[in-house]
Amino acid sequence: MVSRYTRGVVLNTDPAAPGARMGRPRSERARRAVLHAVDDLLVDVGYAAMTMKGIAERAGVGRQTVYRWWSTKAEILLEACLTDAREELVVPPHADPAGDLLAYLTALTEFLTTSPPGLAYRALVGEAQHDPAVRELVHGADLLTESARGVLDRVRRSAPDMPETALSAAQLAGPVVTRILTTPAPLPEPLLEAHVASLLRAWGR
Amino acid sequence: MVSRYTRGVVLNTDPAAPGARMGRPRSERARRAVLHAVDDLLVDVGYAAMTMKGIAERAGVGRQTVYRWWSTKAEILLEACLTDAREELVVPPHADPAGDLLAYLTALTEFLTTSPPGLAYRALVGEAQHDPAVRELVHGADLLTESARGVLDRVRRSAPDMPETALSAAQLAGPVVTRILTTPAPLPEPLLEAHVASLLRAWGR
DNA sequence: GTGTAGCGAGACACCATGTCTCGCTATGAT
DNA sequence: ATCATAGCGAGACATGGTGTCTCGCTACAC
Repeated sequence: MVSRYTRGVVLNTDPAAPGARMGRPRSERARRAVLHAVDDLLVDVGYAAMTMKGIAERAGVGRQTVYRWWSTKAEILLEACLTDAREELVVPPHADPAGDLLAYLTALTEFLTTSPPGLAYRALVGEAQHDPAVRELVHGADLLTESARGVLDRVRRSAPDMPETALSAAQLAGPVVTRILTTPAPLPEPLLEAHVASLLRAWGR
Repeated sequence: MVSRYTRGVVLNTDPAAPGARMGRPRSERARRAVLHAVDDLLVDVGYAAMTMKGIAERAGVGRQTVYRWWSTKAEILLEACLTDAREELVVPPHADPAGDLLAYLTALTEFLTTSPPGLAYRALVGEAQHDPAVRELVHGADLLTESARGVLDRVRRSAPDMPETALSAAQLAGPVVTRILTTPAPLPEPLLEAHVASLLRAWGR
């Protein structure tokens, strides 16, 4: 797939001004309008009812302009939400490892069940299961592992047997995520606490 | 939503012959044809390219006939795959708990990455994230917890601190599932073994 | 035998997609 | 200051899927 931001300037044959994507200064207004419209629509009508046509109209922008910079609803959504999503999953350090882990799991649950960027991420993960293009986008972000890494790096000091991050991040977040994706209710707080206790025991106190 | 198999017989006012869904003996041929067509299409073209129109044509059936018995692509797919899916996730008892758990996780990985019913289940879980009707179907099946329960009940005997099934099933399968849904590669066998070791340690040997 | 209900076929209106063609306008080069 | 250019808003267009509908047809129930 052609990378976003490069599609409208394919005809640029001028090798001068290296790195300065020429031909785009005027697009900035439209770009922001589109991203803002997606943010709004996500809250107003949800991902399912969000439409390329609807985005263009809400942004007061031509449909072609949308397609010029993004190929897919998913692509716009990811760009509109990823930064917010990452921020919501940063938890301040706690004194004890248990508190640290629990805070992360609570934030993760909140994120995936109520926050607009979190619901958007769920929708993207969903689409990724049957759309290869979206799958690449979602895999590229790897939101879960990256967000867990911060907490895990702190906890690792007091958990000598913690496995490599690839596994420990999955062990930490996987149960919570899977429950939210496949069952009616997320793991309730008491079970989150029990899960944290399990992990710390498995990881050597 | 109206339950499947009841839509065409709403006008049946005859209270006799209790439990004998009258008006449906002739549908059996069409029903089987549709389910078989979905099985085929799932392998041939995949879930994304599967279409109500295509299903009807492949089954040699009128489109109205499909809509009479199912409301949704997801509904047909679930009916066509759920039995097979459940069977694929049954693992024969092993001598040691570690072997039991590892066999389940291996079967689960295989199921979700290569088996047609497994890929169908992933697609359904995906749709469930932005379609409430599909969500209800997927939640109703609760394939993961149910399939894990069998193994967990065996392992529980030698794992005194194992939490209730709601949590332990999530702890067992969650990391594997989440990795498959959100990253390019599933957890490789060595990490599955490490995960099993973690679980047994957390659950009290 | 006669009525009825599911059946295959396909017409239909609706809607989203992605491409295209219009003028318009702001920009950067001259 | 002028002019070519390229992104722009608007919307027409073909395509394809959806879900409803209307046809006769056929097999079963009474």
